[in-house]
Amino acid sequence: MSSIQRLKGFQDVLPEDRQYWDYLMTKATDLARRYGFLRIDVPVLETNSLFERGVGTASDFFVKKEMYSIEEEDGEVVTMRPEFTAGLVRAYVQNGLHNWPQPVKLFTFGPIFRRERPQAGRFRQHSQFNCEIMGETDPMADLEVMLIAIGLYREIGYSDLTFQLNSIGCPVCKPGYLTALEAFLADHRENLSPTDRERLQRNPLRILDSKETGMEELLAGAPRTIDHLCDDCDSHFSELRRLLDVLEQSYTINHRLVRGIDYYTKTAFEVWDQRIGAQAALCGGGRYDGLAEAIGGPPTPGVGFGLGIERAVLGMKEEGLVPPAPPEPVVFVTHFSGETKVAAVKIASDLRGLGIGVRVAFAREKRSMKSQLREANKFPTRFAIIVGEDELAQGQVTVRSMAGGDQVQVPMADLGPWLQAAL
RNA sequence: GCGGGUGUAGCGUAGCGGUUAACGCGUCUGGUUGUGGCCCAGAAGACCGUGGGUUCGAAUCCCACCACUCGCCCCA
Repeated sequence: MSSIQRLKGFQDVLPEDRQYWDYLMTKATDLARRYGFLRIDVPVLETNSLFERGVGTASDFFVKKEMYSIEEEDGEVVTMRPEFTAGLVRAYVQNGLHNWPQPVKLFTFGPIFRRERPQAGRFRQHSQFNCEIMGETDPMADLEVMLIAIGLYREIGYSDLTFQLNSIGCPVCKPGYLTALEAFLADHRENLSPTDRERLQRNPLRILDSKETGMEELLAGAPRTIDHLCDDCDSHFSELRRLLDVLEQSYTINHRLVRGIDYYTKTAFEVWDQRIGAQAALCGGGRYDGLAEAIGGPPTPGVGFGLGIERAVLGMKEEGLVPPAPPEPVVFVTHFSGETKVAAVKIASDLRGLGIGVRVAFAREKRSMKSQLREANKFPTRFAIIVGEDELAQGQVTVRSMAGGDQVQVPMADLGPWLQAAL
């Protein structure tokens, strides 16, 4: 057990699992394009201040403990992106996308990195599908990103998800809400667990999603964000709900769904699948009208979501959903080494040139036909091409049907067309 | 950082104090001369997570550590 091991919280995606990934990414790309989103890619590594400033001083927890950072020789600290949104907003500002026709709708895929303790559905490197709409305050934008998130799961065939929705206000109304919440919690201080008392100091909003026993009942009487919204946030939220209703998209108003950082505003939403364990959120999103400014850009509204690929795959497996298998070669070329091996290589190459997938038996020395056909049988082979000395002498090959075992002789020159007709 | 569970061949498991650690799947070879699947025969593959201890004897009991895993914390 001394061989080099994979890092904790990191994963190898083996071919079998990769099929799920490819399927999800194909579906997601297709769906996003149907809404007019454009693909963008941003670097994995960014200057640390992008995330420091984006995350805000209130939650320096991430910066200190959960980001992978390196100090360069010149003293600059660079960080493996722990999320997508900050980088996308940075790219929007830096490349002048605010001069494009607004809003700008972007999507991307890729890995993000967080040094967390791994558990079911949570890894230190995980991959996301992100969609963002920048430069638009209309609730229609909120609606569109939600529809993509929900639509993806629906088109893949998920049956048992819940769509959680809330509005957490903005810098105008959030302070008033926080005051009310803190007053309420102060009244119930004696009923709070030590963990929750700590939260009360650090980040009172987070008590709302506390898992401590008894909090369910206590929080039922807590003030709700949606009862403290300013006029702007309130009308935004009601219009969003009206649009969802018109589309008959069901949702659960979750008063305990929050975002811990200041630049998040108004809409917050998540898609849950209870069956994958404690990390039930398959997808989280919302509005971040304060982010562009926080990273030093012009004030720009934005809304979007991040959708975890690993969790989506876990969920697919729970649902019993199987991705379509990728195409595999159905032609297998066998030979008897020597000149026949050379001919086999040429034949395989010619067939591939015609767009036909082909495997050739690899053999340093002469290999028995039995072992070559056994190998062919391990794959979804439909035709085995036997290139032997006898055949070669007559300028033809034997084509064996793996289904029935019947064989025919085909002139080498006709093999391509013959197979194209047969496949 | 804090708890629970688990560590035996590539994978899934059995063995739970006594001799060369077993089974299934998988892998490889063979069952005459150039022919797969089924079947049959055989082979390779495990320092039984690591280190200590108890014992005449330990994969089996005890301790520690490590790894994996689930959960808490946190969750951009």
